Amino acid sequence: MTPQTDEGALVDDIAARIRARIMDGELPIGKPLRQAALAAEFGVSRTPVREALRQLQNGGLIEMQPHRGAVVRVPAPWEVRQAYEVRAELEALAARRAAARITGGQLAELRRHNDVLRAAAEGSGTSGAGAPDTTRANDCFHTVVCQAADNPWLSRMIDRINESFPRNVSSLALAGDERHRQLNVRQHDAVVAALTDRDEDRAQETMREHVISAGEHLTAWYERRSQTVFHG
Amino acid sequence: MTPQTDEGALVDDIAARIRARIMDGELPIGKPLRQAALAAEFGVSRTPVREALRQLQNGGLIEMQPHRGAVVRVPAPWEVRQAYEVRAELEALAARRAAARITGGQLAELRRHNDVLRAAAEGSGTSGAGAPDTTRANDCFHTVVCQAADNPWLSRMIDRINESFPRNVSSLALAGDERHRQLNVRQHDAVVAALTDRDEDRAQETMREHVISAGEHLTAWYERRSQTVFHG
DNA sequence: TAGGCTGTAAATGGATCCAATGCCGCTGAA
DNA sequence: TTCAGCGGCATTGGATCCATTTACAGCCTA
Repeated sequence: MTPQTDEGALVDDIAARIRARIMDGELPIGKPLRQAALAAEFGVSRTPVREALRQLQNGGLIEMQPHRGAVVRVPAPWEVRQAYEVRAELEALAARRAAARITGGQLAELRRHNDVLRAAAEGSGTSGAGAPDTTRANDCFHTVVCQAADNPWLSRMIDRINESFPRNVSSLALAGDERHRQLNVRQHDAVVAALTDRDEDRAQETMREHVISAGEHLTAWYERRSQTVFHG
Repeated sequence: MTPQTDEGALVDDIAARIRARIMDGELPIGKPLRQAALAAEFGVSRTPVREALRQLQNGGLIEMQPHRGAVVRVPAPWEVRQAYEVRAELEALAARRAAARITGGQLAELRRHNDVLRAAAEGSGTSGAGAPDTTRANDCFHTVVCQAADNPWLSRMIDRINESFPRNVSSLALAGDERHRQLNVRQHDAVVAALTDRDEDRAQETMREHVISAGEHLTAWYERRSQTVFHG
């Protein structure tokens, strides 16, 4: 049906689409996922849907209980903290490696992405919905650092962590907190400065602090709100 | 059929069994995996086998090409280095956390495991096959450190890396090199000493060096030998 | 009226069936 | 003799089918 560029992997496509639904918040955390419904929605049979769900389970994004179906996983607050501690270490490593490898073009890219965030942080306090391009700019910032680190395994591990938590939740946590958005931007600035100076230690340390700080913020948010959780 | 302790997850069981086959080297890297053969071997239909294979693919242990089957993945040498750089960072973090949390019992356990390795390193130069209990002791050593770190996410990430490379290969790389086995033991000693002193920085650093060193060794081995690769 | 029981409906998990794709060997012609 | 074309075979991927299990609603009884 879909043109299917070249991939013979229909199941991966399905998995990606379901993941996107969850990431966007279209499927809120805690919501049960019906195989039949998803199959109908995507115009395929239940078989590939099942395999896709199992992939997502493996990635930790959903939970499957035998004969009881799959639900979008609700991470416990302490899990968020733990995961972010790991992520901090990995991103810090990425920043360290990037310090020695990053190109001028990539540095410019980082500044551009951070400028988007800066504008959003200072400008509109509450820009309606979770500000999709803000989220995007944030993602891009970290992605560029990972690319500059030039270690696919590292990137992959970081991706795995990110894919384990619905993105919209992270955005929501930031959406209401102008203070923290500005802190974010300043921390990004510090990272960029360290990278510009090719200072490996500082790059590593600033990035670690940044991610830890984001993790604490997100954890606190989780502890407060159980909103965006499906109640049915 | 199988007693199936409590898990309603037959597919996970299948995946674990296939993974074990690969880890033990019973299925050498590069070998094609036939769904029908595996299904017959385990006495189930192809459906759960397929899902299990996809899980393994997701974990990076095997490669699947559309309509062309699955093969046990042959990691490129540089991949090993990259992965071990990540693993080093994570295990180092685990050691740092462990330094502040490890119990006396766990320290004793570490010494016990390392004593097994010490005996193997000094005693029989080439103890026939890959010395399964040596491998086991090594695994246990790192597992205990992870447990002491008390961060399930961290443990999980480290496991994921380990599960991406057939274990027997790592053992084989060590089997022939008495020099390196002794180095291993000394490095473990250093880690234990740092943990005993509750010295976070030293624990982190010694562990990082240890894993990096193991990674370099394994990478070099990979570059030399393409043995244990399936030729068919 | 509350609580427990049962029967029915729905959803999952595994097995089987069918179509699609790739591989390999055979045949025939240059 | 060699290479292109062709057809059968093996294998995978997706759809469908059936058994098993769980959830829920209604009913009966204390």
